[in-house]
Amino acid sequence: MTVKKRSQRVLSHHSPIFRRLKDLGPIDVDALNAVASLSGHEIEIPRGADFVTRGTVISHAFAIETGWAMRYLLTRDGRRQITSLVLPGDLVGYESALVGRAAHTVCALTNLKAFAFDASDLLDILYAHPSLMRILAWRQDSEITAMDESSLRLGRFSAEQRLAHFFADLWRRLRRVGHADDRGFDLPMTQSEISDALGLSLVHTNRRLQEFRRDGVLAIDNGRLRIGDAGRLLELASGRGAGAHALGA
Amino acid sequence: MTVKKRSQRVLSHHSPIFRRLKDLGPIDVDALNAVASLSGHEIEIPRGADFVTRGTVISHAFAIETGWAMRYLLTRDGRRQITSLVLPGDLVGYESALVGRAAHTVCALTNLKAFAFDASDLLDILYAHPSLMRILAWRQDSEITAMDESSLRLGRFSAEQRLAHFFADLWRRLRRVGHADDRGFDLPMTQSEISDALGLSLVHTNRRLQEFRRDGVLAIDNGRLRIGDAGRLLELASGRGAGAHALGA
DNA sequence: CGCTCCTTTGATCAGAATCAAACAACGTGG
DNA sequence: CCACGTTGTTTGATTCTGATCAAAGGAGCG
Repeated sequence: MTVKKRSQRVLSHHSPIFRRLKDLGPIDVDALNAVASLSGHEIEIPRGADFVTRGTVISHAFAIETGWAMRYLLTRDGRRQITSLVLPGDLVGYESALVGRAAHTVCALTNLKAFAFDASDLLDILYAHPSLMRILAWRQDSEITAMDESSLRLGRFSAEQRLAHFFADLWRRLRRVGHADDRGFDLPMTQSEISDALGLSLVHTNRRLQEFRRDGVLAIDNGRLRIGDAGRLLELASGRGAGAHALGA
Repeated sequence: MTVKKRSQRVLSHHSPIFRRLKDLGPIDVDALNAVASLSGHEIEIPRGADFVTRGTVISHAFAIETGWAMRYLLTRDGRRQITSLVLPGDLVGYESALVGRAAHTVCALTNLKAFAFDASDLLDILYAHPSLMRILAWRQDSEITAMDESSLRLGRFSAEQRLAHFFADLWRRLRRVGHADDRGFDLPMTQSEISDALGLSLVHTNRRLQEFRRDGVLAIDNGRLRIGDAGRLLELASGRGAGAHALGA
């Protein structure tokens, strides 16, 4: 892995990780200070690098500061499924602190800046501050909830719906952290990557995207997604029902 | 919801939850005792009942003792995606202890016996015993890992592979807890439910299952899945690759 | 006996994959 | 500065997996 290590230091107070922590409700100051005192180093990870690999013993975890990454799996014949996007403020590889090795493979979608810190330090802090452990559990559960949604998308939505749902979801996520406005957001993904997130073929993805463009729903150009018709987009994306009657439905 | 409450008591030492806890590595006796002293009541939940509903405020969580359940979502037009199976030894609704409300909807696939306990008691215990919180986080991460696998299945596997992978995975899970042997296991799911777990239509699922039967791979009769050719099954199921080169693959 | 739930069958249709190739943008080294 | 390789997007033609529609058997049950 080609990473550039930089200054040894502590987590910046401006790191998106703090914004995220505060989003999750009140934390006691002690816990926050403990996180702030985590020592580690800023690293840069080049696009395309697998910086965490499933099954390997890794000694540190990463807090993503800028850039996007993806969790993914490969089929035996080399096709890919992107299972989750990792955005600024997300933690990667922390599970190594719990289990000793990485449970996922994560690859940089863009050049990344991340804060790398010792996984065992993290474990210590989590033990010392149950409220942080609780927040970790909370976030993991959010991830599970998000993956439920993603399963519905993969299992039951048409290509058009999958795309709409995917972009709508990203839009929401990015607005929450100030990386998107009403008109759109920067989307550093190729159509091939989008396909691999949605379980579609590249060609089909391309055609549906062109349709969106023609219909004025949205258009991607130059790494930026522009929302043309938010109403229509959300309409297409909202394939999910309320959730009542289950068996036999 | 039609549930039958029974004796108010503490968690049985024979509950699958303990077996599961011990699987996850050494726990200090204190923590184990704390879990054992959780007070609650045994309940019976009838097949088809949604016993946890997303978004609702619930005061208790459930440890499944016997029977199967499912986490699921519905599309707006009433189709269903089963996102995860809940087996004996699994915890359901614990997230309400972290966040205050249920994050998932869970429905009984069979009649269930479960131990219902106060979510806030659980939270207390988790705070008092960080090692338990760690185990919770560990299990959540396992769930995420399992869902990654499920995304690959939904996004990139053929119907035949999905079925094989699904059954192989279930077989493994059930053997680990002594609910399956070399020849097969009890499968309390209708073909409709299997379809909804795999993102397939009922008709198509039925046809692929018949093919499996004809080819002697496996056969389902009377709620029991019999493995005919384990080698072939695992071969079909093993669509996943090692996981190296990511971008552009 | 008549439901209801589940499985099976047949026929048709369509969404999306696949194959093949051109085109466009970009960075690099000669 | 341009030829060239690489990466990403677009187009066209064709095939096929799996969805949908419709309905008939089976099995269990009150």
